[in-house]
Amino acid sequence: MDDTELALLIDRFMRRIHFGLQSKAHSFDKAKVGPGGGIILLTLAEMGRPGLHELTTRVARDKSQMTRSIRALEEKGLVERSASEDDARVTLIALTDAGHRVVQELQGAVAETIGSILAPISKSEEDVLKSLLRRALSD
Amino acid sequence: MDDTELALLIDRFMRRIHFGLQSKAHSFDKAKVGPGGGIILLTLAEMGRPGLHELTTRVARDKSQMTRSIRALEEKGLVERSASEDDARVTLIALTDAGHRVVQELQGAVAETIGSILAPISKSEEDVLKSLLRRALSD
DNA sequence: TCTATAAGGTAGACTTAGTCCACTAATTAA
DNA sequence: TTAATTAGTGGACTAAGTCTACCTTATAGA
Repeated sequence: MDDTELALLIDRFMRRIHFGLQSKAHSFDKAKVGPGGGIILLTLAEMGRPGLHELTTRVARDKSQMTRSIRALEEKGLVERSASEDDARVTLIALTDAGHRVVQELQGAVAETIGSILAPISKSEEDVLKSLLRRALSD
Repeated sequence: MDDTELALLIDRFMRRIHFGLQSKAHSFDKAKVGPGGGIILLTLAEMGRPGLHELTTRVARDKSQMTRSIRALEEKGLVERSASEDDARVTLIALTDAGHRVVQELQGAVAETIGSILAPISKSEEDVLKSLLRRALSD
């Protein structure tokens, strides 16, 4: 019955990542994409060239907010839009070369932060953690 | 290396909880405490009567923001402050009876939402997930 | 094939949450 | 008994999130 503990744990975990990254953001977030932009860039690196709607549901943000975030990233030259061949309504989003470089820096910083948070648990347990979350979130 | 996936999974998990709860918030969040207030109330239920600073670091929020959140909850009569005997600087925070009642409703709603998200994984796996997070966060 | 309806995307106005910094008061250490 | 910490408050500001309306393109039904 007390599943609330899990919600609180997840919240604390995420905030710890957030705080860890933020404290050293100046050293890696030179493009000043911030947490929101960072998640979008990392997700783009996973997805390739999704439509805006697809990306929006994946990162679970509001679509009008996603429009703004993408525009901001586009103005920084990290992301580019293109029209879909199949459906004239959809705009495809993809990382530019500069975007890929930023993603690499982000990945390094995130890995370092996560690594230090996960220090108390073993590598194999970390894999268990990931696979459980992956399965819970796959639909 | 690619620990970034874990960060993205955690983020998506949390947002899914958030969206799930929000879509039915009208039916249980009658006190209109919102997500931030809810986390504070649930954490208070776990901690008992912590000092404001202790609570702030537990939920990983900014202290000035916590001052505001607690004041809002106090105005709704869900939380009460008291001076510490040991240290005249600290304000102790505790749930009121009304606060406890709200917590019960929140717990029900959160458990329901988490339950549906975790449907793809078994109860024992859920326990594994919790214990891993608990260990990673204990310090 | 024309029309109603749905889906992708954009924009605006507004609320909430987070950040930064300065400040007071109480406490501990030198 | 100063000097340095620690708990908490307040203000100003920025970033995120929410809600609604709107435009365009697709699609399904009469």
